[in-house]
Amino acid sequence: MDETLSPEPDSEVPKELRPEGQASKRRKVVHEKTVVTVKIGTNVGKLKNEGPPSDSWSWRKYGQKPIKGSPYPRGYYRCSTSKGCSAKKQVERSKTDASVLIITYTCSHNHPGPDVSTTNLTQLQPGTEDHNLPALLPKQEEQEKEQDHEQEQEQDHEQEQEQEEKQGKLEAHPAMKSDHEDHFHYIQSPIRSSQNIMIDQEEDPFLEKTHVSSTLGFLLDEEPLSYSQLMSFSTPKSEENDFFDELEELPTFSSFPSFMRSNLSLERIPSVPS
DNA sequence: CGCTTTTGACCCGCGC
DNA sequence: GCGCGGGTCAAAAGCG
Repeated sequence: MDETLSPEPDSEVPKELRPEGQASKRRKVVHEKTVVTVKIGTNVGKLKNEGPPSDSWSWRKYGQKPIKGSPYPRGYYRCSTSKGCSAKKQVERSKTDASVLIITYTCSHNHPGPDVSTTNLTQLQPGTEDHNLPALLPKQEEQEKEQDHEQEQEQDHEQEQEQEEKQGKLEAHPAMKSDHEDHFHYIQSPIRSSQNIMIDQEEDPFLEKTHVSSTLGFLLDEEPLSYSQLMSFSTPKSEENDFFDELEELPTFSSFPSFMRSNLSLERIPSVPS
């Protein structure tokens, strides 16, 4: 990061010189958060512990921490495409489903994307919901593959399957499994529609789970709700391009053009602190 | 050689 | 007031 563009006074200030601590600000000022849940093939998980779902941006990992209640660590990434970019993202696996990747985006990119455009994506209306990639194409092949992976994973993470049934008909558990996994307030969309993608909502006092239905709505190509205001940054182009970068490793996927991967992009649901 | 990743330590907010 | 958990920094190592 660079203080030149980023209003982060504490960026490179030694801790000793940060009496207030950077955390205080960052914790308080919760920028817009976009939580994305990605359903991935378990193979990926096997190949790479939790492969950083790289989009078109360059992300630099700056930390990793084990999360309580989750067997998987959470990775902290920062946008390295531009030094002044304060965009960050956290990548973690769902404790209940190793094949589900939970990506939390914090802050938006304050610079144009790398390329992305090379394919389509350009039809996105700038200024509106550039975050929402209507890239919903019936990629049955991938579904099949993923499902296939799921099969494998179930054998590896069998115990989690108890609630994995939601895969087929899922439904948001009102109180989840209780216990201690309260960390994950996200809701899983009851449909797998085009892709095995699940949209999650950050815990929001106003957005009840019922909201999910709407989520599903734009998942199906409907107009987003009203997040535009939330994302005042309105990045120039779609950010999610190839979450499944890792999938490239798969022989089958490797043959897919880049835009194919973009189709796997997910919806991002920014949620702002009230 | 430069950039990214890894890993431990530090700091802060929150709950008890 | 203390402890826990989460988030970030920074130094070192690894890789292209």
